[in-house]
Amino acid sequence: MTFPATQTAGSDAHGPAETASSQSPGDDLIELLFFAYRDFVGDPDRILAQYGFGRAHHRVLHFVDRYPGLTIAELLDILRITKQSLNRVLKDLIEQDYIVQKTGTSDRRQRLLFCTDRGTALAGDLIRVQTHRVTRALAEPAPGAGEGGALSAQNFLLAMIEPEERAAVRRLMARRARSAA
Amino acid sequence: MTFPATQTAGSDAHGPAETASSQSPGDDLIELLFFAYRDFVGDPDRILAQYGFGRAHHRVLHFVDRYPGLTIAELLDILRITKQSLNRVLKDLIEQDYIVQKTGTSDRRQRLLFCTDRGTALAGDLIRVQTHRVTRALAEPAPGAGEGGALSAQNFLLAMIEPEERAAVRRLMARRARSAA
DNA sequence: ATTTTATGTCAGTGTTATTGACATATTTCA
DNA sequence: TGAAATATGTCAATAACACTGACATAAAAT
Repeated sequence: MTFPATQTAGSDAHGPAETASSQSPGDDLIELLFFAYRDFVGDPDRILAQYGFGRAHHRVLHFVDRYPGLTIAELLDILRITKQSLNRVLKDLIEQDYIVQKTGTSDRRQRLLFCTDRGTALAGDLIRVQTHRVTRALAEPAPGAGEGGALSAQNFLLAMIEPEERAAVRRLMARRARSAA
Repeated sequence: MTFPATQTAGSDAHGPAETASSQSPGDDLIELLFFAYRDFVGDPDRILAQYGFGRAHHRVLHFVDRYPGLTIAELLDILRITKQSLNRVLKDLIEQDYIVQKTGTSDRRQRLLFCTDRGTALAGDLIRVQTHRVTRALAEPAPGAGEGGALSAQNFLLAMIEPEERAAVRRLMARRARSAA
């Protein structure tokens, strides 16, 4: 301990306050999530840069590709951004023929979003590099964990999501399961 | 699972495949990682907003808190941002007395970074809400996975990191293990 | 003594996000 | 039918966070 022993002395009033924050089993996972996400978005970033797109474009393209017929409102709820932020990137993608809008049939106020062939191709390129990383991660020998690595990682990540939101996420992802059938 | 099990193990390059991207077992994890990270950063964001800080400030504060004596160069390598980007947020944190710089003893060119009590307290508040979410996630009943959930999630996330980078990440995190002893 | 390293700083720019206000078309409801 | 709610589009202004390239200083290494 070559460091000045700075007492926590924060708003918490628990006993043995340690130096650099309090130790908890989840602390390592927090950092790993940072590192994992950092590299996870790095792969597609390199591809997107060649098209003059950014992460925002990627997110829109990804969800429209995987959930064809998504409405603007649904997309806003997924991405948790404002209409204006979405509109900017969506306009780019539409103008450059990666996504098309179609007026809803039952509700003609809605704009249903679909990928063009061009859009599907780019989305495919992007998901490929990410799938590659995830697949590799799942295939890694987990020293200590048995074979349920994939499932427990999936469960872990799902459990990371706001409990009130999980049903919505499950519902969304169930749409794919149905449309793939 | 209702997904077509296209076990794409390895770096195979299939044809551009189906309409809405190609189905792969990792695809769900990709989306879950997006949702998980979205909510994961949402917690601290709310606290930071009260201080007029953003995510960039959080990242700096977090790593300085957990690895006291970090140099600028080390921090730049961790965060993968430019000197200028770091300097802006670091200046804020120093001016407002959350972080202090000390000239290195062995190498007086270096500026070793430390949290003040104020900084440690805020870092503690921030890590608390994230630890809470992670701890809760680890405690969730994993339907299908046994007890090795925590370990396999940790392994999964570590495996998500660039292989060439993993040693550096492990080395970094080992610093904590040592200083906590 | 020269070079390299660690850091700081300037000027300019770009992406992604925000808020608030307002407009239009369509659906729903009283 | 008329009023209200909904889905979307758009304007203007702003902020957070990142980038590049250039240049400066101090200290260490050769």
